[in-house]
Amino acid sequence: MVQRPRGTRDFTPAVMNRRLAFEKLLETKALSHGFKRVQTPIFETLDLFTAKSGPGVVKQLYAFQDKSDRSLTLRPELTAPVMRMVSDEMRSSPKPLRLSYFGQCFRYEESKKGRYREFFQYGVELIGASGPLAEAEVVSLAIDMLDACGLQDYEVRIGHVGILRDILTGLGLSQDGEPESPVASAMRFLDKGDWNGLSELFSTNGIDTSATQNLKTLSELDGGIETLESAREILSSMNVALDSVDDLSSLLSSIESLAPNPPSMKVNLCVARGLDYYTGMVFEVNVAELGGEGQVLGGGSYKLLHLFGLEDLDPSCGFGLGFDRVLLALESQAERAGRTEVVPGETPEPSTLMLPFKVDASSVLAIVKNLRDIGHNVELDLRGKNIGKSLDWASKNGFTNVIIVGPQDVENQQCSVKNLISGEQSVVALNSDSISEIL
RNA sequence: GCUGUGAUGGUGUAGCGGUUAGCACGGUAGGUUGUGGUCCUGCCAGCCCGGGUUCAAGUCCCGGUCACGGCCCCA
Repeated sequence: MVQRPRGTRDFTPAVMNRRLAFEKLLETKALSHGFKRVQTPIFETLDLFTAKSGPGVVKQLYAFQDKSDRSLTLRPELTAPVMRMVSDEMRSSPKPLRLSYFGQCFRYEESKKGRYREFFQYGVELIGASGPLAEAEVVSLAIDMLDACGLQDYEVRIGHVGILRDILTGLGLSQDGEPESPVASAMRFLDKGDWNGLSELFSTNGIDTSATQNLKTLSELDGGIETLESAREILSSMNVALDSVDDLSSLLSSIESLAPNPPSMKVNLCVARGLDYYTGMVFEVNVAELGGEGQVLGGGSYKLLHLFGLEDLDPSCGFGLGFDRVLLALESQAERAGRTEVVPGETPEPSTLMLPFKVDASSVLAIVKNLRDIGHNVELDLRGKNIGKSLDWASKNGFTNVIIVGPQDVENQQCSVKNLISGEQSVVALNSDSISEIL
């Protein structure tokens, strides 16, 4: 037997129905915030990702040589391709740009629930504008999307890697080093809350480990806008500029108006995210019930355009939403609540079965076409069974209505339209307009 | 990268060294030549793959594959 490659999935019609409803919902929200859909290739040149994320990423790439010996790879994420597209195609488009995207990405890593080798990401990028207001537009869209699909109990955490870098370089840590700079290591320790690791790093770099105390206090500031006041004091004592704190404060109050009341939103300056190219605000969304793979969304402000020879005048801001993970969370929450509808709007539209019974199908084909043109979903019965079996089949396949056309009907130019949900049946004239009225 | 658990028709399962591998749902063909979401009958369809132990392996052992967990990681 031939089986699917590890970490991939098939989506049957029943599953796709839900996924399409979810995508449509996200698309609607993106458009409501002005983000226009784009699409980039499934594979790109290998350089695109090694330039952005360093050569170490290659081991997680589906990289290959094509028949002309080009180094290519399936895309592991979508931010870099979109930025490449902007530099290739939209250099002179008026800024700012609001772009959205959806598609599969590929990473070679251990597959488990919520982590697939082929996974789907929905994301947006706001390019060519920066500052608290631009960031608020992006973060509020993320919250808006999660609310719209009915996700509950999620936590938004907002941080700022710019501030973090200022602190760490202020202490004397270097931003250069292989394979990982001391600053990057420190940020990783902070993100994990690994204080021993941080102390060790400080001492090997000749920094007074007492500095960890301030950072620890900072990491414990985990709450609303009021935590920024306390942060100010600590940062002042460390001689770190406060401009970014003011920006964060402004960002939070804008979000307050644009997307009020997410289940939980916290500021924590130790949220670091893994990416080197983030320059300022970063944020992520977690759903606790997903366990280890609970991060469903992440993003922030970054600079990438310089990789493509464009000026990085302004940082861009965006996020990627883990399509599969949000769906898993929704499914788990729906099950817990005993709900059958997982994604709002996933219930299929009513559909109708045209059932010619002991008459030549050609006598109803024109009607089927007309009904479809009017906008009804109509399926022509192809099996020619007796009526009992056909109704049974129609019922199992989720049809709302069945149009029964038998020999007597053709003779009298009428037909029976039966509603399978109510069981009601009525006789109407055998033409598309009359039928359409009662479907 | 490390580690734990598991794998029987399409789905859910029984079988724990010797059975024609059982059951339910499902699919399909009928019972019914114009009315389903009751019922009855026939049929379809399975031991993940490769080695080994044994007179005999779905069952025990080793390896692989895949799935699900726990660490590591997660651009």
